Amino acid sequence: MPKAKKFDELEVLKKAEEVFNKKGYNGTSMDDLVQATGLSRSSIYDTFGDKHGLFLKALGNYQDSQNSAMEGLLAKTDSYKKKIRTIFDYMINDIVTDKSRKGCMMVNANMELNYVDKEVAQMALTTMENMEQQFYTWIKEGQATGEISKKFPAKGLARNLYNNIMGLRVTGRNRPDYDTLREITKISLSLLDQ
Amino acid sequence: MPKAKKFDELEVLKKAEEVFNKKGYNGTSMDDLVQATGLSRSSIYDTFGDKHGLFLKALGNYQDSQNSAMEGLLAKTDSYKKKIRTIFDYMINDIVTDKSRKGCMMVNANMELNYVDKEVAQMALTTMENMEQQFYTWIKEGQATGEISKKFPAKGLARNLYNNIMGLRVTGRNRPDYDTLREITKISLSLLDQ
DNA sequence: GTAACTTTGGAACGATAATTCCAATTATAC
DNA sequence: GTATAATTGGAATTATCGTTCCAAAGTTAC
Repeated sequence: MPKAKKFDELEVLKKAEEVFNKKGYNGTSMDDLVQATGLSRSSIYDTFGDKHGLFLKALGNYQDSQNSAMEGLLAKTDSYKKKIRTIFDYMINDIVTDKSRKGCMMVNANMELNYVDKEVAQMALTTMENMEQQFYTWIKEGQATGEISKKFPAKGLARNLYNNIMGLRVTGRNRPDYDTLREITKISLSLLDQ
Repeated sequence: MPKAKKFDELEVLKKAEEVFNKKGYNGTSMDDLVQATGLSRSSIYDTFGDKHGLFLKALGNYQDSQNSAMEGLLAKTDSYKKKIRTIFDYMINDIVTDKSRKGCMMVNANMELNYVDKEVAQMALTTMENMEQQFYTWIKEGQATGEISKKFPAKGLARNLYNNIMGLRVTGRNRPDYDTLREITKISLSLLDQ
């Protein structure tokens, strides 16, 4: 009877995520990954196939973690406006508590590899579309109930919000200052007010 | 009497810029640079020192080009609001006319190298501060003349605008669609309206 | 204690990397 | 035509790269 794998794959992915996020895909060597994960190269190749396979798995896992973390927070309120604000608060908090200010792996990977890696480009596009769709749903409902301003169409507002989040992910690496990011967000979210 | 260098350094930097921007710093080999620039590796090393020196020079030249291009357009109007809109229009146009959708070299370099390259991180920070300062100056003057809304402080609005531009540089790589980017921008700039 | 499997700690392999070196060619000034 | 310098087209050097291989060690089930 074959023995189960001993190491925690999710834990390995988290470690890989961290080093890929700091140094970039091309800037990270297999030696770096061996050191960061604590596995031997044979185990890495056996489990993930190759460097690129590990990278894509780590990136998918990163996005799943982000989504799960936000979903946990979102369950706490029915207000669409508050849900939107919760997402922005989560992003800001993620930025300022990130001591090594390595930023968002999806954004970083997308900027580094968008041109040369179709799979990464597709994941980034899908992530954007999913999040815009979520914002769209909330804004549409919020506009229907009167909670959110109807000054602009829901789709435009949704895309604008996502655009703002992408901005935070970039400017937050230059200057991960809580008050600054909060003010930027306050101004952006004022567009939802009646 | 020493002979002058024969090749056009600015032209070489432009070619280097393009390949670095598509493949990233670490994803670009010296062979790639030889092919892209048309120079031999001896000429590259003699002129730029090393790969990293060429990269920093290309990045600086890229930012100078962006600044020059915008300055040319800005001279055409005295209206602060129009100046701001001109910058956004320039960014959108830059994004949609970029056939290879390689994006902004400063953003790409910053996302790839911010953690490992202090010089790149510093250049990105300086670029952000300079542009925020420029927006701040215009917004402050515009608020004084009544052209721009005083609902939010000038500094906050300036940072919010820069944040939006960073967002465009990321989302514009996923989806370089003119109408979408214009709508996002229209909503963002509505914050300046009375 | 044994069988079966996972994992290790490298070494080996083939390739690519950045940088230096060098003889030859080309270009320019006089 | 000559002197001087720039540039070329690689080769050489040294190192690192991603991936495969392998004997040995460790772990688990029976």
